[in-house]
Amino acid sequence: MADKQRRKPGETREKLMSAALALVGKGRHFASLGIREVTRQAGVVPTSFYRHFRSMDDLGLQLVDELGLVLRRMMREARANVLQADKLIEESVGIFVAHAQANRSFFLFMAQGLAGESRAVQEGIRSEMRFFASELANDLRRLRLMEHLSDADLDVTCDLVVRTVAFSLTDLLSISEDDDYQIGQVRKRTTRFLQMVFVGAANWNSDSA
Amino acid sequence: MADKQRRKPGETREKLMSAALALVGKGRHFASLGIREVTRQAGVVPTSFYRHFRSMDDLGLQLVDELGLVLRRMMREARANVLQADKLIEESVGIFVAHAQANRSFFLFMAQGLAGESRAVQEGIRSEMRFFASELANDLRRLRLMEHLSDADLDVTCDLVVRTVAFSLTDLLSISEDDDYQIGQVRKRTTRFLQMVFVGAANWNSDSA
DNA sequence: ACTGCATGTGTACAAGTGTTCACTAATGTG
DNA sequence: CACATTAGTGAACACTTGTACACATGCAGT
Repeated sequence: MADKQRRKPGETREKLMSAALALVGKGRHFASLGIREVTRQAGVVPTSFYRHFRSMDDLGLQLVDELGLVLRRMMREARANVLQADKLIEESVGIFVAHAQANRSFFLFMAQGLAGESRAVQEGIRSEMRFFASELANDLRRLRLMEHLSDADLDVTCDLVVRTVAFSLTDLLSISEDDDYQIGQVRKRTTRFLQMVFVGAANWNSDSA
Repeated sequence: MADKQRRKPGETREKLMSAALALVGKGRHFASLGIREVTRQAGVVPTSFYRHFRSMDDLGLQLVDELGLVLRRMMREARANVLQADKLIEESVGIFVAHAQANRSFFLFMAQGLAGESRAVQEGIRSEMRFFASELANDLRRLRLMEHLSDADLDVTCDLVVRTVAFSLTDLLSISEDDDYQIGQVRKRTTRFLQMVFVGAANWNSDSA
């Protein structure tokens, strides 16, 4: 034989995950993907699937883990580039939009998974969002922002921010990848949402709750 | 034969739509449903499907229309019961939660459709949400609330409110139908989200935008 | 009363599905 | 080097799937 099976271990595994993502990127819903379909897209024989995943749900779970990495990269970049609190919101939204465009399929998968059919995937994505929110809370504390808020209220605020951004994700993903005008609109609107939330947080009275 | 085909016209159609909803309610994702599966659940022969729908996407679209009716009912009830602006948010959230519980499958379908694979269904749901937001804006104007906001800013506010509520929907649907404690938690948290948004709107300066 | 038309049924078929099994090449550890 | 393990292959299975066709029935309008 030529060179079909001279591959590093784990390569097929990645090919399968990428294949699933690619199909999602092409507009398919993850829940409707089949094992054969994914292996076909990956250029691999159906049986190979079972060497790496127990089922489609299993593959989904492992995708969630990788999604976590993507999110962490995004956070790191945001922390590095947003130095002064001045244009904090605008810049963060910009970074978010850029990452969403660069990893379209990943975020598509995330948006689908939130209401998907695997409870485990759902919970995984939710958990990533919680982590994201708690990191955001840390950052705000570190930047000495919103110091008048109780921990609980800061938590609510960050949760609301993350949800708002996540929802904007679905806006972003439902428009064409290179419709710059519409992308700009989403960015602008999301920024306004967040500004309004932060005005709310700034004028919030944690004591009188 | 006995009485199998002595049905009023359109009855099978409804049976098929209910069947699809029922499957969604059982945890399945709409995108993964097949024609045969739905007809089986409806107790109808597969070929009957084509008498009423061209495809699954078509059925989805018609479900979106019905979803619109459900939302309108909910709005009507909210308008009837929320008389004074005092407990406005709390009561509205309560009504929303009650409706979401009463029409679980419908709202499940809505949550799924937002990131679903049919572009048409997606757009339909989005359009329902826009309508809902614009009605909310009307109501706020009528109640002489948020009068300092420009039309554009009021629009942003209402959009944000609707998104927040819609996201809470996914929280609500991911917990058990009769876990009253958790349902209460979601209700409380959603109320806080909305309060924070409204504090933001109240302190928003439309001129300095 | 006759005739279309909408609605429903049963059969049929080719294609696609998940999964099992037995087999082979490559890899890393003693 | 020998050998167990891992990652890959292809053929086969029992089903399920979407869709087409021909046929039966009830109802509406003439």
